[in-house]
Amino acid sequence: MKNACETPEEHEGVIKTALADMPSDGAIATMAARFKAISEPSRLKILLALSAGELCVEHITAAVGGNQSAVSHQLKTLKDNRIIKSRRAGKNILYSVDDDHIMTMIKVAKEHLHGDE
Amino acid sequence: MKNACETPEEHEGVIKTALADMPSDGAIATMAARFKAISEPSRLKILLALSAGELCVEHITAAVGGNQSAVSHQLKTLKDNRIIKSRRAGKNILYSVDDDHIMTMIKVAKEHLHGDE
DNA sequence: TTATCATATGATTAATCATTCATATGTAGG
DNA sequence: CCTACATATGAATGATTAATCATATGATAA
Repeated sequence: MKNACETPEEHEGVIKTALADMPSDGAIATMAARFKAISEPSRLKILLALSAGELCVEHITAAVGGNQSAVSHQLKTLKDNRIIKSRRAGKNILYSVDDDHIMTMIKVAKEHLHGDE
Repeated sequence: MKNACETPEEHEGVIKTALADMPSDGAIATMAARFKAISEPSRLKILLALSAGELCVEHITAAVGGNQSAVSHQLKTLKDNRIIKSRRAGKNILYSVDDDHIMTMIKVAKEHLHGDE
């Protein structure tokens, strides 16, 4: 441990713990990709809309604004990253939030917001 | 409500709820920016390291690899988005996770990972 | 007050990404 | 089958961003 600061021993302990708990590069990449998927305002808005319930593409488009192609691309990104899932119902594809972890993250992110203006 | 699919009445209810609960554009932008801040693997890795405890810049750099300048830029992005906070201790700046919401999000994201390979 | 150490910052460049337009796919009804 | 409808996809381009390099700041110690 390099003596870079005045408490290198403490930091040594922290680093040891951090490295022991550190996910693999692949796991980090997956986590990061998921955060990236929900880090564009238009995609986040879609996710917030879907947090109220299942919707077809046209109604998602109506709820968030924008055009069909853009929304479809955004849905693909969200789905590829397992943020949302889809099922077919006749001519329509219905989208919904993938699981409770996502709902929890959205909820926590909203809470963290309180404290900004 | 446009009759885009076979259950427009149900969707109407969902959209009504979604729009009622929808944060402002500004709030969405803030949330999105925070997700973006933790959506780059190198920054996420820094955050995962800091989740074990407070560290100075040089030790963060040692823990995650990379060079001092890059890490410093990444720390700035995380700090600007209130993901981490800092305090000075003599010659050093010590960084730590900003609050419990962030820790919760990281924990939830790790859980969501289980189910991938 | 000068030298050194720890960290931050500005500018540049290369890579990544979102949006758009045009078109394709798949489904249902006639 | 043929048409209309709902959604998806590919290519192109303009915008955003991360990494790097060089330099600046701010603190300590001699």
